[in-house]
Amino acid sequence: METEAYRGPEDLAAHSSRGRTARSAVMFGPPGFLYVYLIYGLHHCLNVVAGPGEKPEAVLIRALELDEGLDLARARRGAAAAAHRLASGPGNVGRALGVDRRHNGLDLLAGPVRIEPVARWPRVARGPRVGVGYAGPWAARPMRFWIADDPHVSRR
DNA sequence: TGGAAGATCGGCT
DNA sequence: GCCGATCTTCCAA
Repeated sequence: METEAYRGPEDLAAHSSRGRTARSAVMFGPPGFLYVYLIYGLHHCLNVVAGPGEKPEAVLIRALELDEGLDLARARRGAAAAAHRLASGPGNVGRALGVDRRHNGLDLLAGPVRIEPVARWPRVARGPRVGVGYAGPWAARPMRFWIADDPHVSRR
């Protein structure tokens, strides 16, 4: 429901902009793999490695609509979350899916996670990414995408 | 080897 | 709106 694009290595907001490190190594590989990192010592953020060939690009998943069997409501103890079955914010996405750094480098073509094209695209809105004020000219670029008119994306 | 900052979240004022 | 939690990562020295 909400994503952000990170277009390394030139994108100063991307972890891959400082070259290949132990953390960002998976982004320098082929697309279709998970890139998971720990932020603020607390939250696991989930990315899909994208980009052609060696280009270290990734898509951060910032919000999900949850399917049956994922009880985010219990985790958050919030009535709103229960009603919408929503994981809003990258940290909550990681928590809702039970993803942590052990899943870094997971092959999305091998399962159990699968990404499929949608039958019909909803209207998509775009704007600046969240929390990347340090990235100079890249901070203002409209590289955050969310389903338009849906009130459940992470705001700010 | 040390230290500062971080692609955040939720609770409290 | 502000603040604390919590610890990895990366760069400088």
